[in-house]
Order: sequence, then structure tokens, then C-alpha cells
Amino acid sequence: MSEQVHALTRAERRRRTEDRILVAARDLFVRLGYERTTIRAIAAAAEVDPSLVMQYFGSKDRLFRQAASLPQDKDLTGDPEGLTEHLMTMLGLKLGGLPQASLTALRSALTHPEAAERVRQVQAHHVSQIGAGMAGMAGEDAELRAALIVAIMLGVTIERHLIELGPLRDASYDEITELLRPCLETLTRPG
Amino acid sequence: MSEQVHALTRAERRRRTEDRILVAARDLFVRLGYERTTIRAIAAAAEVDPSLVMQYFGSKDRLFRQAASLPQDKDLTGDPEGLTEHLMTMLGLKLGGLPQASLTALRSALTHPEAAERVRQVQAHHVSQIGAGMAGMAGEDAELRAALIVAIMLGVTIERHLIELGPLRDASYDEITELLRPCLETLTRPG
DNA sequence: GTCTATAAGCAGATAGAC
DNA sequence: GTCTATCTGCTTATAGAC
Repeated sequence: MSEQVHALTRAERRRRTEDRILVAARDLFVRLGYERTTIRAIAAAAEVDPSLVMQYFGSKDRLFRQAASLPQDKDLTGDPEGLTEHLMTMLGLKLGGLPQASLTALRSALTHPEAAERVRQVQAHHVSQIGAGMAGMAGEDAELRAALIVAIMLGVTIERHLIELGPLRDASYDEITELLRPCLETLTRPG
Repeated sequence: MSEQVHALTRAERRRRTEDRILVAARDLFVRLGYERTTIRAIAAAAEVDPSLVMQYFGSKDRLFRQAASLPQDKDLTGDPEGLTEHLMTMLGLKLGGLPQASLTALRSALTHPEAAERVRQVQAHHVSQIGAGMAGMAGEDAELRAALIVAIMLGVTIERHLIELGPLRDASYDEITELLRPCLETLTRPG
């Protein structure tokens, strides 16, 4: 079998090419959004033929779906005591190494219906989790409080990574979390 | 002069048509974003010929620029005492009758470079104003605090009007401002 | 002044040569 | 298996008929 001579099998080569396309796609989708990103540009960035992209992923929509497929978040524990700290951890992830796939979905969340739906679903899940985490403390408005927390995190994430508002883009992880902790605590505690 | 017989002069008719186009354009730009909105769709919504849109506004870009031209915000007074209340007022506007033009720019802020730049400029102005308003109280991090306030307002606005996260979309103006006031106060006061 | 017809370009997707 | 060439459709924008 002459293939055995090569360091990479055919399957392995194919997998790597597919991966290179996916990385290039994410990079462009994150920077330009769904509409302004073309299959041709993705192919050029990945140094493959445009038709290969179609061959491997079927359509632009399917490629986007795969590029923006969100990693499942870890569920919050029901522990109300540690809720704020859990939130800070989540936020920390969003401030630091937010996965490229999440940013891909987020960049197009306002203009691409499917991306919007994805973000909405993840956020609704967060709301119910956060809401449950403080149900004992806050009254009927637990859900609204949770939604506000989600909104704050979205705002900070967008400003830092997508709009790149100067102070938020340049601030360190610690500076931000320190200022935001008391802010979020007013929402996790009643009164 | 036979025109005088008509209730509307030619100039008046023209102005109304132009206005109808602009309203239709805003409506579509707000709902779909810049890329997915076509001149043809705008013309159909305004019940005019597509070429009229070009005739009146020159190009899609110029039409967008006009549709998204932001009303100048009132400057904040330097009064640190009333800062939080000023913020609540601004937020109130954002929660209630946010001008369609602002939403137009916001919807495309993540995917249209010019819209992004517009939003960035307005926000930078807010940051410096809010920062100045609390310079006496907070130390060197006044600018970061101001940026966080702006980020929070952006997050809440986007969730309520664009993503339409259930609890935030349905909550009343008062419910939201009540919960958000203490939250913002942690940022406007040091310690 | 308004609209018909069309130009010119670029997109996603496909068929078939090698 | 990979790429060339092309199809089809839709966009903005324009030129010219009425």
C-alpha cells in the first residue's frame, strides 16, 4: 500500500484540510459577520479551491452552523451562596479566552436569524439557571434580575470584543471583574 | 397656476414621498440590518419605483447614513450629584421610545463598518462625559467605570429591543430602572 | 418627473474535465 | 479527488423612453 509510505493517510490529510477551512471560516465570520463573508474568501484564506468548501460542508449556511456551534456551557450549581462567584467565572471566560465559536455566533446575532435564535436559546437557559440560583432570595422578579445579569454580560462582552470600546478593550480581566462584582451583587441579592 | 388648485404643491408631494421612503427604509434596516435590506424592498414598502429611491438618495449607503443619522444627545451637566438620575433618564429613553434612527445604527453596528464607527463615536463621547461627571469621586478608573456603564446600557438596550430576550422585552420601564439604579450606583460611587 | 429596460458585477451553487 | 468553467439568480446602479 503506497499510502503507508506517506506520513499522513488520505483520511488524515482530508481531516486537516477540513479543519483549515473551518478555522478560516470562523476567522472571517467573526470579523465580518455572515453576510459579508464569502465562500470564495474563506477558500482563499484556507488556500483551497472554493468548490472544495462546498464539497466538504454542503452550503454556506451549513458551514456557518458548524463554525458557530456553541460549546455547551457547564450548568451552574443551585448553590445560591456561590452564585456571584459562578457569574464572575463565566464572565472571566467571556473576558479572557472566549471561544471563537461563541464570537462567531455573537457577531451575527443581530443580523442573521439563525445566529440570533442560537444566542437567544443559550441566554434563555442562562436566565432560568441564574433565576433558579437566587429564587430563594429574590421574590417574583428573580427572572428579570437574571435577565439583567445576562444583559450586562452581553453588553460587556460586545463592547470588549466586538465594538472594542477603548477602555473596556484595554482593561485587564481583574480590573473589570472587581468593578463588576458589587454591581452584579445588587442583582443577586434582594433589597 | 393650476398647481394651486391641488391641496399639495409639487414640492410638498415630493417631500412626502421622500419621507415615506425614509420611514420604510428605517423600518427595514431596523428589522433586517443593512445587508439583508434591499433598495427594491424599500421601494415596495414605500410603494414607489426602485429607481426613485436612487434618484432621491443617491445610493444605498447614503440612504442608510440618513436613516441612521443619530439625534444629538443632550450633554450631561457636570453635576456629580445628579449623575445617576441623568443615567436613568438616558436609560429611560433607551427603554421607552428609543428613536428609530438609533436602533437602525445599532442593529447593524456589529456587521456594518460605518454603523460601528457611528456607535463607537457616540459611546466614546458618553464615556468622557460620564467619566467627567464622577472624576471627583472615583480615582483613576473613572473612565473604565464610565465604559462599564455604557456597556450595561448597551446590553440592556440590545436585549430589550433587538434580541428580545423575554423578561427584558416584557418588563416595564419602572421595573427595569428600579433594579438597575443600585447597580449603576456601585459604579458611580467609589468604594 | 416617473418608470421601463438593462447594464455590470458578484454571490452561491453545479457539472464535468482531468 | 481536485479544479476549471459555467449556470442561475440577485444586487446596485444607470440610461433613456414616455
